[in-house]
Amino acid sequence: MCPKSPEQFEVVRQQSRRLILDAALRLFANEGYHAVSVSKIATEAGVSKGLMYNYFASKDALLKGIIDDALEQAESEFTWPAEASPKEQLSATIDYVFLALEQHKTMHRLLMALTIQMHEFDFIHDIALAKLNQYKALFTDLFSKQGYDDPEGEALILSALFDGISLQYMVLDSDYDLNAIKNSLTKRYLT
Amino acid sequence: MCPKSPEQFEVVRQQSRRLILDAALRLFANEGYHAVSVSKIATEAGVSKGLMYNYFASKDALLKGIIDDALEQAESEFTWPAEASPKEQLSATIDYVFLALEQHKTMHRLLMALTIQMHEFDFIHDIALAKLNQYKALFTDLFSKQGYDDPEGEALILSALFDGISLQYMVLDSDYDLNAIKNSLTKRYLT
Amino acid sequence: MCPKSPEQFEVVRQQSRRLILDAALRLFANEGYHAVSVSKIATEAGVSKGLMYNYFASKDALLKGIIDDALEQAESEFTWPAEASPKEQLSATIDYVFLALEQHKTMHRLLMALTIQMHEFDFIHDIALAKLNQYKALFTDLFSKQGYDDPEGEALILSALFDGISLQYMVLDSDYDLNAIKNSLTKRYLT
Amino acid sequence: MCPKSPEQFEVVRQQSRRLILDAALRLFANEGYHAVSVSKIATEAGVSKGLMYNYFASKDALLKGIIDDALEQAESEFTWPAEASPKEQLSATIDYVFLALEQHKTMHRLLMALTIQMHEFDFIHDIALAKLNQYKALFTDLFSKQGYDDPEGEALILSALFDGISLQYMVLDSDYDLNAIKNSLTKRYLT
DNA sequence: AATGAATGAGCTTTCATTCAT
DNA sequence: AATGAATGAAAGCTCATTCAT
Repeated sequence: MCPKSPEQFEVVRQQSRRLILDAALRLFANEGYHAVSVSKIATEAGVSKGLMYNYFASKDALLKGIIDDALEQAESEFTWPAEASPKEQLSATIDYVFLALEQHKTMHRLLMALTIQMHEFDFIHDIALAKLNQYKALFTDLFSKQGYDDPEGEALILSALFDGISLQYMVLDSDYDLNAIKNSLTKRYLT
Repeated sequence: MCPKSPEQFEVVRQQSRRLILDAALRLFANEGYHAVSVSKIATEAGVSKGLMYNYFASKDALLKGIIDDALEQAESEFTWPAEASPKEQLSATIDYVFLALEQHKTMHRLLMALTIQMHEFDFIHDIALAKLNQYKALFTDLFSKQGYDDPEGEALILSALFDGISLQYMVLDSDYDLNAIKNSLTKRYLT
Repeated sequence: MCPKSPEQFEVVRQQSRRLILDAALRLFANEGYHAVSVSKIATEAGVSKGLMYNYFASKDALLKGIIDDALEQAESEFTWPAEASPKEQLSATIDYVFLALEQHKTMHRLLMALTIQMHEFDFIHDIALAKLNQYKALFTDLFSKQGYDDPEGEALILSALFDGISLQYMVLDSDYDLNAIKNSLTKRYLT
Repeated sequence: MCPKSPEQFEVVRQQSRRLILDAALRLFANEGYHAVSVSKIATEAGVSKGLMYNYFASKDALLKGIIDDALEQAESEFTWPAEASPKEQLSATIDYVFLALEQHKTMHRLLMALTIQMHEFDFIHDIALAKLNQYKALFTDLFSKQGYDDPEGEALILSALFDGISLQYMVLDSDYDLNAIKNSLTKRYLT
């Protein structure tokens, strides 16, 4: 029935893992972690419930797997324009934030939801805090180099702004005009 | 020996209702709707499980009860300075937003969490959308009167900013310096 | 508030008892014992739940109260034509059975339902058995006096027939033609 | 080590389904639908509570499953003597009714109880009505062929008689002499 | 690697009954 | 006599997890 070579096994394993991760991300993001049962994920992924526990120790671990997977992907995606001017770097950052918002909409939706349900998923708090501090440091540096009066304050504001835009985009979805606010942002920070 | 008067009953009813509403708000906000069982709410409120169903038809109805109650209170709280100048009005609005954030922290936490779980609580979507549009219209008007170039864009930004600040305050809690960002905001918009 | 003379008390007591008994009979018969809550009975009767427990020790006791009340009424209703011929007595019995079926439809409905749920209401079994034996003895006597070949067998048949008619009338209600079968019965037994 | 084949799973499923159906029929018939909890059925069937919901969507669906199962069995059981004379057909019918009453006593008990609780189980009403009309048509035909004066009336009577016998047998159980009344019936209709 | 039948703890909800007034 | 707020046991049901194959 099932005899395969070790290499084939590994390929099959990775495929199944992928199927499960993708199905789970989609469902968690669109219906909410609690509203989605393990059975539903298995069905959506086209595998058995039992198999899921072969790859992930629990429903919680599956969630963590999704996040880890996404962070890995994200890390390999953004290339920082180290040689550019501060203004160009800020511009690139804004571009990237809006691009990521659109391209990884589902993932953003999930992360945002989890961030707010931190009480239940404590590993999220660290991720959120790290991201915030990273952005704050980056923006402070960029605003500082551009000679802003209150670079720290401006960094706080821009960081909150990005989170607010994410939140509103997530809630209003297609009713939210990302381009309009991006234009306003560009006008304010890049001219 | 004669039965309690209707007024006496009403007093008792309102007291019990309050106990349940308060306990539920606290728990829902801090632990999440799904993570809190009706039993837990009853225990926290110091009443029996069954009594909850005397006042609310279901766990969902209890949630709706909390929201309705909060909206009622909020309405009676904020008095709009109709006679003031646009700049003073903006100042008052900022003050109110930050004040409300601190004073009704628990309620804000709950509303934010629910907003993101819209799939499950559709009545929330309407509330969120209404609030957003209300703020957008207000800010556009205020910026317009002050002669801003792009009042609509500025309104979008300020609205997103408030949501971002709420979100970050909710996540970081005591680690978040509300005063710092309020000062930066004041500097930017009121000087 | 409530001071009354002892006689007035008794009148009020009987009125309240009646209200409760009537409401309970109606509801039990039409919706089933289990489907009707004590609250619903109280509401339907226009009294408080607590008052019900003033007159009946439990929901079961209330049911028993209904039955006792009905048996009392039934007893005082039928006057046996002791002087008539056997055939006339049989005729009178048939008339009475069909009349009672129509006039005490609700009560019959309840009794039939309870009879079949005996396991839960054991006091019913005795009532059913007593009624059966009473009819069997009566019919055997009447058929015997009319010179039937197998008076006992005929009595068994007629007794089963009455129960079958009751059952079908109860189930089919207005779709069941009581007159048609009464005519057939008359033709068979009285000509 | 490979997964069970679909056929093996199907066998296991059918076995468990049977266990649950049998236990539920027994309990529902003897104690009444409302008096039996899902937990009790599971215990009696020797399975877990949760498993029941793997096979039946609800307690109600389980009841419907029992009925469907019984109707299926019943259909395959009775072979109509199409070639025989009307009198022999009537005889066969009487035999079958009494045989079924004894052999499927539990099922009859349940059906009768449900018939009377129609308010709650509307699918029962259709079954009861269909059975009644079927018998009435059959008997009318048989009596007509035998030259009875009032074949329709006789059919009504016989149909009621069968229901009455069922009812009395159900209530009195071992105290009821099925043979005695069967003999009387035979004497009346077959000689 | 893969299956899905089976489990059982825990959930929301109902309702007969009690009791202070 | 009368009220209805309050109780808590028990119900139906869900679902993450285990396990034999």
